[in-house]
Amino acid sequence: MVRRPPGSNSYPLGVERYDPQAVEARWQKVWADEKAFETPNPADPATDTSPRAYVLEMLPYPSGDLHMGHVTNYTMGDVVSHFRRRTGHRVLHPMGYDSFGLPAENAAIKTGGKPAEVTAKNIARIREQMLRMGWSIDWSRELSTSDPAYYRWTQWIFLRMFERGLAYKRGAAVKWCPQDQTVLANEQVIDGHCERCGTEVEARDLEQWFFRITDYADRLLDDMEKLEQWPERVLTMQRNWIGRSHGAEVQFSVVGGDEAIPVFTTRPDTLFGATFFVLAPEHPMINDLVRGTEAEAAVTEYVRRRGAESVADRMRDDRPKTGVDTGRRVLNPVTNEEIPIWVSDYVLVEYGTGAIMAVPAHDERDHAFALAFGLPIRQVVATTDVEVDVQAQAYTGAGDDAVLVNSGRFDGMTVADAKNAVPGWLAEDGRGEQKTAYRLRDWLVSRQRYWGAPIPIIDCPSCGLVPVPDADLPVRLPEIEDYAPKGRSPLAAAEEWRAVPCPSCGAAAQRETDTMDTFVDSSWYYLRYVNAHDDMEAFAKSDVDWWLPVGQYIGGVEHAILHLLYSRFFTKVLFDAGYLGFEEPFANLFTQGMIYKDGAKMSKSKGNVVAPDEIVNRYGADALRMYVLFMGPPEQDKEWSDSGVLGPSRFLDRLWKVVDRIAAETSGDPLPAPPADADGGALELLRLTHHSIQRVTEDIDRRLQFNTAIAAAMELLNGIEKQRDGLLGDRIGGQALRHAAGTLVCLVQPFAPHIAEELWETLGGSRLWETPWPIADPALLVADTFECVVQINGKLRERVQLGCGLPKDEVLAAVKALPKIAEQLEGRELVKEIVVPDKLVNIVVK
RNA sequence: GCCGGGGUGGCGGAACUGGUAGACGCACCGGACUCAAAAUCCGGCGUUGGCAACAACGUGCGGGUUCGAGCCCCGCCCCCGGCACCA
Repeated sequence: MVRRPPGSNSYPLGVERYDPQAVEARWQKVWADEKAFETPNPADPATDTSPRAYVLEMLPYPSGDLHMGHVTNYTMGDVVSHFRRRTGHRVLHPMGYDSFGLPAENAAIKTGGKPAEVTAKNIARIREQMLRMGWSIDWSRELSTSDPAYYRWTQWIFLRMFERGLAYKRGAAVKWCPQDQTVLANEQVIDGHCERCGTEVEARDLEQWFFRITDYADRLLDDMEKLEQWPERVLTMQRNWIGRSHGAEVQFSVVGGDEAIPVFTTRPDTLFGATFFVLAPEHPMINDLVRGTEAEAAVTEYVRRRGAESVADRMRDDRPKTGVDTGRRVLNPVTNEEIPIWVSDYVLVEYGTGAIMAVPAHDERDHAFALAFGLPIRQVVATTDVEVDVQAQAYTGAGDDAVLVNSGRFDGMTVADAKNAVPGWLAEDGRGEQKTAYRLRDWLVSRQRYWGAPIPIIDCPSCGLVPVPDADLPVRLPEIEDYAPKGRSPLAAAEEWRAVPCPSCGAAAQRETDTMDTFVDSSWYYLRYVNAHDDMEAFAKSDVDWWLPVGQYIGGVEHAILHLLYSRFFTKVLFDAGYLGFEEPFANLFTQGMIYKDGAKMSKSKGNVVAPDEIVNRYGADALRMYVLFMGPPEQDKEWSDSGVLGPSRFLDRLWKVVDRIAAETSGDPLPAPPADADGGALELLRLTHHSIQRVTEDIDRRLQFNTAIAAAMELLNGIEKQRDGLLGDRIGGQALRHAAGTLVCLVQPFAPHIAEELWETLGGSRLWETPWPIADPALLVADTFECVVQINGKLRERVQLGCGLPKDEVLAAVKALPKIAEQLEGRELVKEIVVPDKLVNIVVK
């Protein structure tokens, strides 16, 4: 025991004060010395059927400062880990660092150091803070993504993507952040601004590397069925992001030319109402269409002006419609009318085919455009009863059961039927076909920055893009002088490193100088933990198939469409290539809410950051762990309260005192069997104890409701304190107290493992972290009496203790005999009597 | 606009399957201990009326279903998040 001489009057003689710092340091050392939470892989995964639990939290970016979000995230995972361990599972609970990325590089540029050194220092600091929290992590599997032993395998996976045609390089209009001096993935642009630094992004035409995630769009959507338990909001976000729409591609032939321009539409049923045609300003055919025509100058000028606009400006939602007529025409393939081709920026080049058929009567945007430029509007869908007055140029959406008009052979058909019938008819002679479009774009993975995994490709003048042979991996980051971004990768300056012979023909060639997006690194780290130090392969199939999919994944909702979508994609690719036996990485996902202070996200610039270290210094890690979970439902955003942490802190103090006293005043096992012949207060305490087991177990295991689990533990402590004086001195009472105290320490252990371990020892036990989780005795969960609620006309009028299992008529008789109830029933007509067994009685009277 | 989540005391929240609304904690008020303060312990704490027993009201608003609704249904309001000139 860690003991301090008694001194405070709150601790009577013989009881030592709870000193969290000493207790926590002691047990952290024990756990480290005993490697208490290291879990080797099974010796023979093929035959090992033991229960297992892979509990994983999203790995941190090692900024050097642990923040409250980390504390919440990793404490939740730790509670689950402890619980699974003590309910007989082999638990994998690793930790690592997402250590590539801009902050370390920017810090290095600012201070003149090296990114690797900055990163190493930050990792050391954050690890130290993590150790102080007492999380039960298997540190033997620690990894960092910027370690060559790790990124070697990131590069290896890149090459597998390349082999399968899933990694490719092409020129494209991409999003460029002028502040960070690098391109960004679509997922990293929020409302036209860089997700990292908030700078407005620009459009640029550049040769970049992409992952063909669009090939997996359907599986990423359809396999959501295979996920066990994911938050609805995350699934919704992924669905929105992928944005699948079913429709048709229809060919419109250019009048006076040979070519046809395809459009994508989700409303092929309205094809007869297409009265004009619009191209996006970036559409590749524009130049050819207007060359040498009267409209050429005006169209070129319009295209030029749109191109000069910022991404954010183009995304403003209150923009008036602008556009210009090309003077050229296309043929509406069903009406054979010639309709004008316009150019307008309300058509986006990156969605569908970059061209649309405009149906102003039934599309709001086309309608606004038609009004702005005086284009004809033709109604082709009748609303249910009132015909739209076309002369008034109204716009109408129409439900699936509305009926087609002005549509030749389709007149009278419902919208729902026509959506299939029209493309089917067009397909007969090649004018169109059913088609699905997606909002999702391919993932742009190359970055023009230093601190990332080099793309393992060599550009050979004669062979083209040649993969670095697996045996030559890793392609290590070269040492360079200047990390500052200049619009091209800093690696381009490392000329010696860059110059290599082509692996294929031996001619002089150049390395690719871009590095990979850090989201590539974190898309597969959950696999690497399984064989963290294997230098022969990225991971062993037999081992990952044994441990994965991850049983419980926990992290912030901000990764819903970045990391969580990318990881699903990686897993599917590796499955297809035969490296994995599962298609989804995370069976169960839990997204925790954010912690706010004074109504705002904690941030250095707002000065409202509460540092975990300060709270640990003052109240101890156990109190902080309990408080972040006790604050509210885990998935909800929460408001930090400085005084709130006092609740759990006082709880631990009282727990310490009461267990210390009970240990001194009674004797026996740390967790003796409940005395069989208990009655009165002892029985009441035993029942409370077993109800508490039931509640805490359910709350951790089934509901992940840590706040109510902690409340249940607090209620048990209140119950013990209430009964303590009355039960002392009595043999059965003493045993009941010991049983209750031992159980409480057991139940508190996942939340406050240090104090629990210390108190368990006080009670005469050892190694609580390996002690089986207590099981509620069903006999102690049922009572022999209950408090019967008596309602008259649904209003609560009286309560009375009655025996459990009493037949209905006896319950009614007993209730009616109550003076207050008898008085209320006096002279009133009985309408109905409801008896809910062992719960309540409701008497309806007139 | 479409999709998802939410609205309960002074505050964070509980009520899991339609059955005692406000568990647990914070803050606050009163008392004990102390020369005093802090800490600790005991008690109180939805609103209104009442000395009290008790009564009425009360889960964003308006309706409905039910013996009974915070929970289910219909119609709204507000807040948070995602998507959005996506054809």
